[in-house]
Amino acid sequence: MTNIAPIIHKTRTQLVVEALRERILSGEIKGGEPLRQSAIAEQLNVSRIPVREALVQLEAEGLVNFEPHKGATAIALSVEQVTELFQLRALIEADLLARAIPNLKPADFEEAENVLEQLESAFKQQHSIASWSELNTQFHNCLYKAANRPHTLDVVDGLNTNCDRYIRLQLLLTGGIPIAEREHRSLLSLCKQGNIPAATELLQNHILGALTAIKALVIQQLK
Amino acid sequence: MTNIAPIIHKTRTQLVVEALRERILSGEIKGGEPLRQSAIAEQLNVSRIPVREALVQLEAEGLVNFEPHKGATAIALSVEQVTELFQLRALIEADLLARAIPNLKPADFEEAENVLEQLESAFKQQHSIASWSELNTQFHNCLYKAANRPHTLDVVDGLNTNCDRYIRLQLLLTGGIPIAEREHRSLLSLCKQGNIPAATELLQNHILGALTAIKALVIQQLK
DNA sequence: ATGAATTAAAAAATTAACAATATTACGCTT
DNA sequence: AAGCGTAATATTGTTAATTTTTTAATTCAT
Repeated sequence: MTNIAPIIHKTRTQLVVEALRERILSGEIKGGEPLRQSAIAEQLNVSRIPVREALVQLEAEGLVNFEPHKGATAIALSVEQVTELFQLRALIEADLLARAIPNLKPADFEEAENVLEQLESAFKQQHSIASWSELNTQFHNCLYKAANRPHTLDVVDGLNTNCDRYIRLQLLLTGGIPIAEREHRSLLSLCKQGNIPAATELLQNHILGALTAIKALVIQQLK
Repeated sequence: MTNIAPIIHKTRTQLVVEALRERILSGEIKGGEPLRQSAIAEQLNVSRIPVREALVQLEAEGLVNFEPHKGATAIALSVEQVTELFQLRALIEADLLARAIPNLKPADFEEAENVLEQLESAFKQQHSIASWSELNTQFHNCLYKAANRPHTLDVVDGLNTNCDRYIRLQLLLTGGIPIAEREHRSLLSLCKQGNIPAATELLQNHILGALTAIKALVIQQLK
């Protein structure tokens, strides 16, 4: 079952979306920073229409604020807002996992292991944080997808892109990755055992633990 | 504190969004129906650019599917998908309500009562289903907002617009409104009592009961 | 006939020019 | 000098025309 990579013809809008999203998530564009349509259009060698469409799309993702006639700014998240996002993730993801566990098949475990190995090698090889982050959500989604809840998964993915800036920050500045990897392993083994209460509790601690680390980081930076 | 209505300068894009959203939610545009950019542009007397921007916005709302180079279609929801949406609502809204109840102030109860009265008169005066639906979410949000979870509330609102087509269907074709109103009254009084477990349980039954009614309706229509 | 290749038509994506709106800077009045 | 109004500028919103892509219809070979 070799997945042939489809020839993807990306539209300009999609290219702009990806470029801007990455810049916002990486911190290159800071919260509150205005996003001038013409400047972006010039930088990326496109006209302003695809830029505008990209901006409304990013607004929907919660990464950008787009006010009529005033223009777009990158969204700045307060500690309270980040807290809210993580707690909502904990609620929904625990529910997803509980629904998924009874349906998990050996193939799913294999896939999860596979992603975990990629994650570990990505870390060792000093890969970019961006790809670590992507693999991380891939691991989680791979467990959740057995829940057969496509829309819920979409919501979770949306929350994740919003959290991503802070997750990256934490991974970069603290020793977050080894902890996460240990927890991933335990989570996977609890899933294999079909131990729903233990698995969901670990997952919640996994998510809320990251939140605590991020909070500590932010408070420290403010000093 | 007379709220002066702000002079709103609606952009064409916003007008198109509202027009299309209403047509989809009312059922005038059916699921799966293609949305031709030029046709819409002509009908609404705008150029195609605002139409395109409206379509990407509606895609983000989950009302429209927008495939590159192929165009947009209204989203068709299966029974399974509607079930998922309602169950996710039940999960999140119960959490919101539980967090809100300890913070509810007399002013909130007053506002809620107010909305309830409007709801009842809207029903008696045979107002449009659209306005009933809007007041309905207003009532719920008025209880939830004390939870201080703006982003979560956004997610819930998003889920609600997706459910709206089916809620309207149910209200139109069954005697759903009196039941909903009775449940609203009980819910409000449980909130006043500060009885969190009873309130959240009632809320979940309120939401999942509507789901059951809708399912019955859909199955009946298929016969 | 069946199926691949080519062409014609339709629709979407993009651009560049134009109109409307908001922000800023400046001068005026008090 | 502070506050208000007006003009200049920058930025956004919109349109109409152009380019690109997809879909279908047609042709040609097997």
